[in-house]
Amino acid sequence: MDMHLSSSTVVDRIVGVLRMRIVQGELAGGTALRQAVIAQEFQSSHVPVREAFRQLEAQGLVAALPRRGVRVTLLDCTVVKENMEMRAALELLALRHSAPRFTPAHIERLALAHQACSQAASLNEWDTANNQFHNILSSECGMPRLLALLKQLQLTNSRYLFSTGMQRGWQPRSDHDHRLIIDALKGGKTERALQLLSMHIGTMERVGFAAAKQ
Amino acid sequence: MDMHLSSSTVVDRIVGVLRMRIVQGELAGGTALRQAVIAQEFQSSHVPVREAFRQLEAQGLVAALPRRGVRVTLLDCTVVKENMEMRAALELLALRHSAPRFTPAHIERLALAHQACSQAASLNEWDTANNQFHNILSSECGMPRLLALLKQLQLTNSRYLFSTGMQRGWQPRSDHDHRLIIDALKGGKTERALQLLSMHIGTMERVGFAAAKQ
DNA sequence: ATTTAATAGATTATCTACTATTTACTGGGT
DNA sequence: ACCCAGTAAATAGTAGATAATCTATTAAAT
Repeated sequence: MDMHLSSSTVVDRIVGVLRMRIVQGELAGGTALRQAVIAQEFQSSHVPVREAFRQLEAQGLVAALPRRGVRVTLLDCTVVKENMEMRAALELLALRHSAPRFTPAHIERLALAHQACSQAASLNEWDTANNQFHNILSSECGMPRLLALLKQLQLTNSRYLFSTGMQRGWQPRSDHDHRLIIDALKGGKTERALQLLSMHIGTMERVGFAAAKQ
Repeated sequence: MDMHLSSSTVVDRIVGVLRMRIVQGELAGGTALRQAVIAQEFQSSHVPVREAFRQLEAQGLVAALPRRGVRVTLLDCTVVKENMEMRAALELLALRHSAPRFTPAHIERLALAHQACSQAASLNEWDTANNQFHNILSSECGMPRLLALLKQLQLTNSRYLFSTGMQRGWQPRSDHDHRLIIDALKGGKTERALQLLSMHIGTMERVGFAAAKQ
């Protein structure tokens, strides 16, 4: 993910590491995060740790109770469903703005991401490629706050994938939806692409509906 | 040794006060917030101030540059437009879930909020009543993250209203859209209400398109 | 005179160490 | 079993110090 280890501030480093652990399931939902422990691990004082907690809280990855510390948020299926619906609504908005600005280069990049999805050998690889695909769809919307928000929603989605995918083994699959979306965009059929994207995200929602408690 | 009736932690108090000042335009866009100054004002150390900054940053009210402190975000018209579009997309989602659960009591509350809008004697009053109207529309969606997000978007919207409304004096107006939405919901015409709400938010967007610099 | 370099001041980001308050835990006593 | 105190642990916050870095100004060099 974040290869360059030079996060300028200690807070950023702590946020990055904790976020990764939560998203990849290393820190399960409900786990309490003790500021003293984290501070010791990062050889820091409690001040940057507390700031990192605030940031993670804003991203929905931890919840803070006053005087009782923070714990990793629980991912029940209502949270996941809510997340998916918000994502669908906002990705559609982003694509509506992006699509008119797409060039053949964008279509090419989408095809590459789709290919990377198909060839992914692990859940981790697939998740990265899938996120890349969706990021390209939104890339030209020119709405920075929206993009930041989508990234957050994507995190929770990845977290869900890892939590269920790990439990029940992961088998590679080719995303037919992606192909259809690419074709619609290539043909300039924006409305069709929007419709397909909406259905696509709805499908992802239904995929692991039984599981999801953690 | 300090009495804190409203909020249990110092951070909450600082966040609340600064947020109010930013939203109501007392702190204009671009203003630098110095942690030492704020700390002195609240008779606190710099630690809670820094945490408050992080929280305000997550709400989009301030932007932090590493080693250069935080300043109040600028509200140019692209930001406002982006905010409105996100709000429209998400309020529609919320209403779609809420509408089937509405009871006559909800309709009644909507009518009251609408009335409060019409009778508002100041921009502040109108803003409160208008937010109330929109909050009721979303109230029964059962999606807590979405509600939290809408509250944030509403803040930026209020901020815009105050910044333009103050400049060019404010005249009371009755929101015909509100009436139409209430009627559609009363008649069980959810799709019509959704359509009206979408247009309504789009209209608010167009209202103060010329202004918006700050 | 204009650009560059050095410098001084301000501000952030952080640490260390200490205090107070609250929550959680534990061991009786009835 | 249940309630209650006493204790331990964790959070929330204070105070003051330090290193790094940004800003602005001043000095030097072309």
